[in-house]
Amino acid sequence: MATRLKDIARDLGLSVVTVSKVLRQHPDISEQTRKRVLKRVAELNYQPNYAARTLITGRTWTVGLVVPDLLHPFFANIAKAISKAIRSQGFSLFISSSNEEPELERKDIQQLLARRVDVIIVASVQSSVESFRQIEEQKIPLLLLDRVFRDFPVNSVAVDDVAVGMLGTSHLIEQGCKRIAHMRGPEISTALGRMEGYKRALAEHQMKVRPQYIVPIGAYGDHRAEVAGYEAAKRLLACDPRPDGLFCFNDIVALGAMRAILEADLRIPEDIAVVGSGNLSYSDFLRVPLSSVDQGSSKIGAAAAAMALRLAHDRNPSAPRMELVQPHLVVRASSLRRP
Amino acid sequence: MATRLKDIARDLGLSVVTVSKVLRQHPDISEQTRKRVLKRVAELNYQPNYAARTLITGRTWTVGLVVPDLLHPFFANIAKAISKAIRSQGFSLFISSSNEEPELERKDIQQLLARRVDVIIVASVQSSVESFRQIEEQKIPLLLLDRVFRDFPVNSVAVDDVAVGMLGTSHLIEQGCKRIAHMRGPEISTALGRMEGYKRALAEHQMKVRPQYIVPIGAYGDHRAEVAGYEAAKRLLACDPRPDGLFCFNDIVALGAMRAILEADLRIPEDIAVVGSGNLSYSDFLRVPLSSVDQGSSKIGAAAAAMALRLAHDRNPSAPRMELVQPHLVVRASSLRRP
DNA sequence: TTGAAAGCGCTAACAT
DNA sequence: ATGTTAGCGCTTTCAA
Repeated sequence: MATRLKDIARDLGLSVVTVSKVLRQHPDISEQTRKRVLKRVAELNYQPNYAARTLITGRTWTVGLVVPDLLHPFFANIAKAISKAIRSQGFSLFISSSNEEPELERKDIQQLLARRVDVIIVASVQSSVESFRQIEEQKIPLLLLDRVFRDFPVNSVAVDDVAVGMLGTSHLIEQGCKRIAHMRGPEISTALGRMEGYKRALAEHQMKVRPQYIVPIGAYGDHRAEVAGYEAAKRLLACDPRPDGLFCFNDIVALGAMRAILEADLRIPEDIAVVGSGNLSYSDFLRVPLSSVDQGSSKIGAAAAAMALRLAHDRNPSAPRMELVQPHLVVRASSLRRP
Repeated sequence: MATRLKDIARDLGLSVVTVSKVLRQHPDISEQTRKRVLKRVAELNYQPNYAARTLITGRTWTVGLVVPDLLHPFFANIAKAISKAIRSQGFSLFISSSNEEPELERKDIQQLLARRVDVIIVASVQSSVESFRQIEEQKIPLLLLDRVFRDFPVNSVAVDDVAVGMLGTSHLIEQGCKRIAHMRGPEISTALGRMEGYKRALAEHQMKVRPQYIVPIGAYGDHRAEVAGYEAAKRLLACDPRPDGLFCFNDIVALGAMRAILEADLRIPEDIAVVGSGNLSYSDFLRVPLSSVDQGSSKIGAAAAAMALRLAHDRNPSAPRMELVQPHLVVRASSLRRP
């Protein structure tokens, strides 16, 4: 059996309470006993029993994180950053990967609620807000990643997706592109924001938004997304006049588009400059390294962790707060026309 | 405050014990009370308090996982697979990313010990065995990933690295390569095993191992590894006779090697066929898609989870067990000479 | 088939 | 500065 407070107290002829106080830095302890206790604690490598502590304090010193796919660098990075940030505060992190399944996500959240984690962080694939209401009922603070709901104010940390779109598009404009196309994503806030940014950047430079230059891509897994990008690009190349710049709502789609462009014997970036979003780790290793708007996933993780720790400490909830993380552009060969 | 057993008991005019028994499927309960209790439990959405339960039973229904880098697809995949496998058994997963730092890893393990997780799974970057002895002292079952120590028998799940080397090399031989080079990694069991497999495959086909065809690569991060592969390949290309096949101990190094080969105006796979190890997710999207030996990380995760659950249930420890997962080859254009 | 009593290891409130 | 008492929510043991 592991060492208990009682053992240390007995060894030193003290009461359990005194030992407990030392460990919680209670001031009313003589320097001498403090030292004796700490010495014995070290000798026995005593570790307080969290379960017992939790039973009284109601706090578990744990954070729960649910992501759609731990394999995706965006979420892996967030998880990594959160892990790093909360460790030093004595918190541990429950992580589960819901595999993009709303039902699994709800079960995972249930599980975390049952474990009475101090905060729940979710990058949700839920379409409804129902399961979040449940969390609120349990009075466990909730923090949403990269997702905002209308009429449901909630703590959140997200990328500024409009800025993503503006950054990528403005860069293409600065590189001298005159006819910039956009591969847009499905009808979710992220993709819509990026398209909005694309349009805004064009407007700011007095450029017209041409509907035929905006091609929609569905919500696919990696491989099908690449193919979708490939096919969409073919359609774009058939336009007259042909676009000379392309901003894609994600990198996989951009990969497919580049394949189509190169196959058509066009040059990147001379004939068509390409910018993606997400800045996946392999962008450097491609035939033509892909410029990409980095969503700052570690920054999101760090911001989420900071907010989570705040929520964990505040016993009485304050008004929900939404934080936007600013993306940044990583320029590589696919868009660099003017060195 | 959350619902407690006491509340349900009061509502139904029963004792706490009876309700508790219902929830733990205790047989000595009349069908009628069982139904009444379950009904009320559902109505109130009662969740048992794990902390209280743990305090008595000593079991937390949690698994702890420490990996060097959650961002690396190999570990992300393992984490994802474990998350999936243990969820259905009611277990939750603590994950932490030690950022390749032995000191952090030890702290993470300490933290998990303090939390009394039922099993600890570690993909260790530790050079010594010391911190593992500590775990054994606490009687918490330990499971090592992808790592084995001499003279320290311990439960483990790992890739069969010799098979990795044999698989990659044999494939090159089958594709008609006569002079196969190898980029080997640093002095750790993984890299050594792959080199061993390389040598064994050559021997099996009566081919000589030529020392000048084996070039060492240090332990670098992604970007420097690519450069190291690039430079090593340049040296190999200067050999006389020039190699016509190359097996690399990881994919990043292979990427750099391919860059050097293409820059030298040689063709892949016609002049030099290339095979990597790791099967990173972007292998498909390269200029020449890279053949690679897949380490079967999801299989490792699944195997680790199964073993972990076994360890969690067995209260008295059995003899340590080592499991080897078989890798498989994914053939792509970089090595496909005969269609 | 049900329940009363005891206690897991710790902390909070209140003595001394 | 230290200790006593009570109790967190649950399970275990044993009695009814």
